[in-house]
Amino acid sequence: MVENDIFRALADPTRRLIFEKLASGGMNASALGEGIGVSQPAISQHLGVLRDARLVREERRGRFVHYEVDPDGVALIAGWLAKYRAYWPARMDALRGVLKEMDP
Amino acid sequence: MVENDIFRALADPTRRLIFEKLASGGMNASALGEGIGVSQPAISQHLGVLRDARLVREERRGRFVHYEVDPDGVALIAGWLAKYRAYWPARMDALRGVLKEMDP
DNA sequence: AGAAAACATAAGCCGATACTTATGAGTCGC
DNA sequence: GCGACTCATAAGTATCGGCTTATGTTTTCT
Repeated sequence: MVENDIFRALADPTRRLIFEKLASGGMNASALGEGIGVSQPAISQHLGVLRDARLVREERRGRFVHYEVDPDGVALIAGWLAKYRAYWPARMDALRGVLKEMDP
Repeated sequence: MVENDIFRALADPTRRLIFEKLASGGMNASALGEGIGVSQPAISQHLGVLRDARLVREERRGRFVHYEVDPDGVALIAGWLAKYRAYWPARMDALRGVLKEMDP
């Protein structure tokens, strides 16, 4: 299931760290691994999980592989969350402000 | 960490099933267990995880315990997701429509 | 061609975790 | 008080998941 892959992918703190680092700009796998205290294969495996969850997409660039956030995965979370909009408390109108600021 | 508890709680499909069932209306633990194919202790343990993640809150009612969705947890997810609003694709303006419809 | 670099895959280990059965702790009705 | 009921906790087990080291694959550079 799609939602299952997404939430399982985000359940791991190392994977969230990778994702959040990637959200600040696309980069290749080795650059992603810097600062995170795990081996290169671990990074590769994490990226595989994030890719299967559609949170990340890759593009070969010579011998590098460029990774970037996949908007599809983010949209899937937003879609899931929208089902529970009835429970968003009033103070979350900060989020509404954010969305308004996105308007053209 | 708070986010960690939330995403770990949602990573399990049985727990998401419980949460989604609860989102359609509060109920007690035994009613929650019906239909889900696991034992009563398993339901109780899942509810404990969801409660620790602030996705669910409980209230004693005699010998029953009434459970309901905790808006705080939902808000925490929304807050996390808001950090990646730059990646919400255009078609997610459906969500913006939803939020406008929440306006007074 | 050959070495080096970037990344992926394989295999194995170990701790986390979701489940079970058994039992405990409160609460209600007779 | 006592049995029935609701729910939580304890303890044990088996699978899952993230990590490691070792190795394979592809590309680049000389």
